Amino acid sequence: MSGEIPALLGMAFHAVMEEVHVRLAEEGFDDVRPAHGFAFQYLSVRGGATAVELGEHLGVTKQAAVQLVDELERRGYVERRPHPTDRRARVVVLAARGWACVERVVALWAETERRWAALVGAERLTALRDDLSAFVTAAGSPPIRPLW
Amino acid sequence: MSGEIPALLGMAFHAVMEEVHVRLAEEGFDDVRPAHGFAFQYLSVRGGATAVELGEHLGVTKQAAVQLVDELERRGYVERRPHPTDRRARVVVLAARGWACVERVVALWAETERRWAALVGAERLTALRDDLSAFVTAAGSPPIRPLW
DNA sequence: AGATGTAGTCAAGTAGCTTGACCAAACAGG
DNA sequence: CCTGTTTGGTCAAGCTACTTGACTACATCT
Repeated sequence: MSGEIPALLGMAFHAVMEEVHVRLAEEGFDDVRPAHGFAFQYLSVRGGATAVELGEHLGVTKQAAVQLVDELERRGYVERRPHPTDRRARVVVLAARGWACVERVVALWAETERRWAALVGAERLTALRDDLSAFVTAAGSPPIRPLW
Repeated sequence: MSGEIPALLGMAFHAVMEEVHVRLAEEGFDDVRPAHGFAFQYLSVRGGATAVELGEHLGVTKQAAVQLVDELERRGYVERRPHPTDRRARVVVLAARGWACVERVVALWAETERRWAALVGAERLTALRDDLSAFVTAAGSPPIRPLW
């Protein structure tokens, strides 16, 4: 049957994210939504960002970004620090709880990959990763938004 | 790097859906949202459904489902017919415009697969499809929700 | 026939965004 | 320098796609 791969991609992706969501909730991270994860990932690789930068990355307005940061700060996932050179701006960085959450997601993803390797073999899984990389690269990887 | 496959799945899926969305809009289907596509797929394989059934399948309340059907009916994607045996119920079926949209999505997905086959080869693509199927089956394919 | 369940409706509330107006700090050019 | 423009963040109001809750009419079970 031709044309079913996109559907399978969606279902596989959804299955991973659903499981991660459930497992995180069991471990106490019961208040994280998809958009939060995408923000965490951005903050973890950049080390910090202003609300405006975060909004651009997430593809939402700065007002929405600020609101998201407010919520994450209230829940202890991020902290706001004064910007070193710009007195208007504040830098958002991951707090301990935010880092802990990121680490759990990384571990759960790795666990999923191990299960998948057991199902289809390490070589097939490597091929799958390479192929997906090729597709994403070919697509130009515009606004990535994994949108878990 | 271990654990990156889930991210690649998300990015690849997002890339397909983004392109389909843009192409559909160019072809006049500029008023379809992700949830609509999922409803179309359900209606096309079942041949019809009540608003309540549709809501259960989409994972939303019946009120939300009715609202969605109202909108799709107004835009000519679906029709409501009296239920043959239950005078309370009405059956929602795809209208011509709905079928046309479904056909375009199927064609665009097939086109994407051909492009991917050109990138990595037909055998690799077949392997990828089989492997994704295995993952989805292993996950138990709970509420599928491709959620484009 | 009566009790219970179900399809759909009506009404009100909510979450997560949006647009628009604004202020204060930053910055670029004469 | 000052002066005009850009930019980070805030305040306020509105919108959309949902939600919960109460209700009606028909269906179904006993």
